Amino acid sequence: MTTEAKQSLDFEGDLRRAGIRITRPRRIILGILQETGDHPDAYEILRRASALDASISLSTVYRTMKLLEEHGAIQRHAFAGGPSRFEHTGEEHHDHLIDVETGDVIEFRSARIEKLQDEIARELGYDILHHRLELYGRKRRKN
Amino acid sequence: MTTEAKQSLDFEGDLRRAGIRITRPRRIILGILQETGDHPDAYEILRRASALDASISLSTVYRTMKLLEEHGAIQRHAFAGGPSRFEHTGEEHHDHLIDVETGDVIEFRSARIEKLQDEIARELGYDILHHRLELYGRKRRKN
DNA sequence: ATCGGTGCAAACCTTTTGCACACTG
DNA sequence: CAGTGTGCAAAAGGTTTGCACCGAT
Repeated sequence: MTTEAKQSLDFEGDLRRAGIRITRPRRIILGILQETGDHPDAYEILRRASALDASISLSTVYRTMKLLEEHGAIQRHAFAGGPSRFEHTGEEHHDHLIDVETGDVIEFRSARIEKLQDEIARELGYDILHHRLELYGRKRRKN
Repeated sequence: MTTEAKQSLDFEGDLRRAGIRITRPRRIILGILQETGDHPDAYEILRRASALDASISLSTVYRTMKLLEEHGAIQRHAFAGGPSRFEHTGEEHHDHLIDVETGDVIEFRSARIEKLQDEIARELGYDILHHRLELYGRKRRKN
């Protein structure tokens, strides 16, 4: 635990330092990703961005997603079936539990699972670059 | 544990019992899935099926995949990026480690991870229907 | 003979790309 | 001002579907 709270809010500065131009669309899209607590897909991001600047296009959303992904500012998820959904990279790594009835996404983390994954990969002779753990479940009704 | 070894080889019978007609394309596709050890995508399945019956179409492959998936005979994987890849449901559940450099898929299983997943879901108030665990890694070079 | 299954082509959905213009640094 | 970024429209995957014919039961 004890991961010190990263002041991860300065993506703009990070990008600028990397030689990336901060344009109006990028600022808007980045702002949306940073503020939201959910996992919107490209169309949803476009919808929200359009409210702030009607001229933003879907291509720009996708291009910005790719850019931000490459710079580690966001992560791309491909939950079963649908389109990619994006999430801004926060302080701490987590995995997802998807409610198959509502589509809700619940975040959780387990240091023990992470550790087990590392052990397994090591036994197989690999170094893990990243992983994906998704639980698909249904809300338990108390009985 | 002690799941008794299912003689899971009689998918045809299972399907027939479920009122599904066993046609030539279905038998061929099912055969391919049962024999292969890898995780082919729809085009690859079509390619192999075509060798046995040149008239089989991609639509039939997809339709059969959906059918088999619904009957639990196969699983559909959506590894990062590419198209869906299919795998015939074998005796024992397993997860995947994807070699990011070669695309190779290595299967592994860990009862401890499965157990942890159940615990986590229970704590969150959910019952797990299924899950997806993929490790993306690079072969470790001895140094 | 019936009704489900198939091939074909067209449609769909998500994502990428070519091009000419616009804007950031 | 140079060169990157953008919008638009078209293209590129991957997957699904409407339709008329075909074949399993």
